[in-house]
Amino acid sequence: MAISSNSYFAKTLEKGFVILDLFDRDHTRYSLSEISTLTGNNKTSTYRLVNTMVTMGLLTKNPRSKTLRLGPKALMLGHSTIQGFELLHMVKPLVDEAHRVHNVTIDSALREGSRLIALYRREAASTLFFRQPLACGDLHARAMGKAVLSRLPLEELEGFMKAAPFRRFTPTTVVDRDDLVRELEVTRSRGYAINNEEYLGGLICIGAPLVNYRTGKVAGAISFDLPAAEHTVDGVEHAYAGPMTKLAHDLSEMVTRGEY
Amino acid sequence: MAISSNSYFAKTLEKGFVILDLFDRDHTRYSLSEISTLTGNNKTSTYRLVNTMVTMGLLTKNPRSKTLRLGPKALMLGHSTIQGFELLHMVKPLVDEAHRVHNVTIDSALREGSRLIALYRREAASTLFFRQPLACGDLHARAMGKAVLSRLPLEELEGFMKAAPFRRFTPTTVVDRDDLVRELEVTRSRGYAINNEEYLGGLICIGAPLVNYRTGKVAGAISFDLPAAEHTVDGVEHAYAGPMTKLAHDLSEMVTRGEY
DNA sequence: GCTTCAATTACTATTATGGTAACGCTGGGC
DNA sequence: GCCCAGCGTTACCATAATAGTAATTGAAGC
Repeated sequence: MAISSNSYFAKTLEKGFVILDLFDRDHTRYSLSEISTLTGNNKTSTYRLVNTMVTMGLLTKNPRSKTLRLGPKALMLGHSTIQGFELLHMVKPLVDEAHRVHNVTIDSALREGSRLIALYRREAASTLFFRQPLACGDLHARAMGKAVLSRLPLEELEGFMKAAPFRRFTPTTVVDRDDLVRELEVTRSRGYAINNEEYLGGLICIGAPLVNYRTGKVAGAISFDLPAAEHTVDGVEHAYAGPMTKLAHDLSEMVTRGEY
Repeated sequence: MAISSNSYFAKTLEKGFVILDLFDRDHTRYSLSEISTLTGNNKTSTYRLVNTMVTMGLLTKNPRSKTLRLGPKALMLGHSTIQGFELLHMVKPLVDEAHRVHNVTIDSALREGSRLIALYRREAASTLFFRQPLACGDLHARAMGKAVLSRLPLEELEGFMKAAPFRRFTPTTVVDRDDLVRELEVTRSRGYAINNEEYLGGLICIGAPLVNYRTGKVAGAISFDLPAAEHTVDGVEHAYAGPMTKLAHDLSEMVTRGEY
């Protein structure tokens, strides 16, 4: 978790963010001792940090049980950091427009190392944002993931491949290293990735990377998601591969202009 | 912005969060100097804090222009702090269910001091979350706001009333202090608040407070929002006041159990 | 090529933090 | 109802990190 430590690095600040990072959908409550153990800071320091965050409203402390949860200020911080993310507002209109025209679920994500972070999602049948993974390291099992991987420079790809064999989600998930390498080659030459119910049963997706054309780096990916009950892989490719790669290209230009 | 400073308060941490707080929908880029000025920290300290956040991926620095923006890690932090907010997951199923049954837009918000922070919103016609204010101090102009105000203890209400006369949004906005006091009395005895296009033209809302029954404190509010084009205030009251207050009651019980 | 302004680095005095240890409260077992 | 165990909180001070001044580098505009 500790990241760096030259003289222009505020350790206290890092520690605070690490604490905030402990909270997510599946971890909403901690005791002081838990936080102390998990972060590796002693109790006094943890107490000081936590106390700071409680005072600021980022955490709430139950007066009796002393249990710590996220506070209203954290909710607000969450809203503003998402809304303050420039690329979101650049991406949104184009995704909305494509969604309107093709009436499909469109997902977009940003790459951070070898993880995908949800950026903006527009669902066909007004399901909401909330079900989808918000950060996901299982690139091998998703269309967006394979799209990203297919464009990664060799060394970075090597790093990712160390995780092989990969986690299996459905019967069709590609878990073998060599199988994945082969598929990525096909993906690269094809220009987009296909996910045939490899992550969620019943969901066929095609995805393409978002590339910064100036630097050549992969910044993220998009996908079009369709129900397997109503579509075949061939059908999806035929109907949507064109518009999908078009959108990916348009967004890539934004990524380039925005220097992501 | 500075909040407190006993010996168990980590100032550095506070400063970091204050920096992160600078970013929102309308403020997505800063230079180092700007941040230094806005936060009142000298350049070196600011540099250290910012550098820390850049290293952690919370901020991105453009190598040429040195402009600072939110980084991918901030996007992720935003997602997890929202998702890690327990009350959201308690509220969501009930709101979704009420939305399904009555087919109206339902909004919910949390109170922090005299501001409302967006909690969960379900729209009737699949508009998205994104348009609505995420944090709003203009309680006088919103149904949720008036609902909260109507249940506030006197001293807190006094504090809010100091802001009178209030900002006018539409011709019907209540901007006068005494008018608002009178309306809040009616609201209190009625049990719910009415917003007749006072915030956005074309939108009629009714709202009720979420109360912690144990402590008696107002934790937030909900509202049902309807298009004025298709509804009258009387019609809305007649059709939705019952279910709306019912939902507010059910949610209040959750708020009570969750000790908010 | 010079000027200007911002970012970055060097260097300490000052201040905050880390860590040990003691204290106090609360809840569970007996 | 009492005692014990565990966690949270406070006291205290040596140590380590930060704030601030000032010098340096770098980049953009003239």
